[in-house]
Amino acid sequence: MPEGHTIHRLAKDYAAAFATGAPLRVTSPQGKFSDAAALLDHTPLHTTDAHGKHLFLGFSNGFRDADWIHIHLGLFGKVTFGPAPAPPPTDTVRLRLADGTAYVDLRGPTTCALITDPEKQAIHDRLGPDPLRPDADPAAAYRRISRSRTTIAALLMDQKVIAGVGNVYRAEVLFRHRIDPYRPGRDITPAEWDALWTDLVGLMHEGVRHNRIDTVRPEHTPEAMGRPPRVDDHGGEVYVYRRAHQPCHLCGEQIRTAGLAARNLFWCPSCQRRP
DNA sequence: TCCTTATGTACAA
DNA sequence: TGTACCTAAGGAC
Repeated sequence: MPEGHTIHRLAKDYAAAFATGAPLRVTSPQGKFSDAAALLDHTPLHTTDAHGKHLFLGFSNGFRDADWIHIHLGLFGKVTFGPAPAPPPTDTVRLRLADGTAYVDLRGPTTCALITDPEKQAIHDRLGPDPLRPDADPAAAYRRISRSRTTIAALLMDQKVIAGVGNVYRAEVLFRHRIDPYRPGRDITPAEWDALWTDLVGLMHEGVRHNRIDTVRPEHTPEAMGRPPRVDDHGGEVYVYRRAHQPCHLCGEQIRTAGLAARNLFWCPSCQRRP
């Protein structure tokens, strides 16, 4: 379930799980991270950080060069938390952190690597502003968007432009603002971008809080509209994501889907028209 | 048991 | 644009 809200939630949860500062057992039962795990074994987790879909676990070993575990979940990565004692790990656990009270397992990440502070900085430098970071500058994203002939749907998924938005937030935020996903970035007005950004900040903070993506406004919930309750496949309540060929909740038109940059795009052709 | 799919990205051509 | 990579769940048989 990895969009930016998941990663920021994990940063908080990793920190909370190991807040005592006790030395951790760091292991890689699957084997691909064994050498780095051995270097960090018996050191405490010092801090955590998140930027877009990138997670950083900081270890207090200042005398060594490599201080951060850089994690990217990709499409399949998952993290599970549990109380001590940790059960025997399955052979897909890339990274296990454990102390006397808790354990955390990481499976299937695209990236799990030991990196230095300058290497971490280089990752921040190539990412766009993250709606979940207080230092984010939405104007930097708009400078790229307003100069681009690329569709707004593709730009929202480009982590160099804006960090943390994935396929669900992209589809949903464009629906909420009635923006045709195929509009070129340069046709997005400053007012539209301001509204999109502000909405993403709110939606994604809610996502961190509830650990799922909900985008349906209170006045459009099934209860408010006098319809039977529904559950969307991915756990949250949404307007268009993965609702291809079903009726739009607002106008009844069939939700459409199409491939765009190797991902599935979803939108309502009636609610989201070009101006 | 096999096949498809998934909230992602990097790299080759 | 296509392909490779990593895992697990759900549905078709």
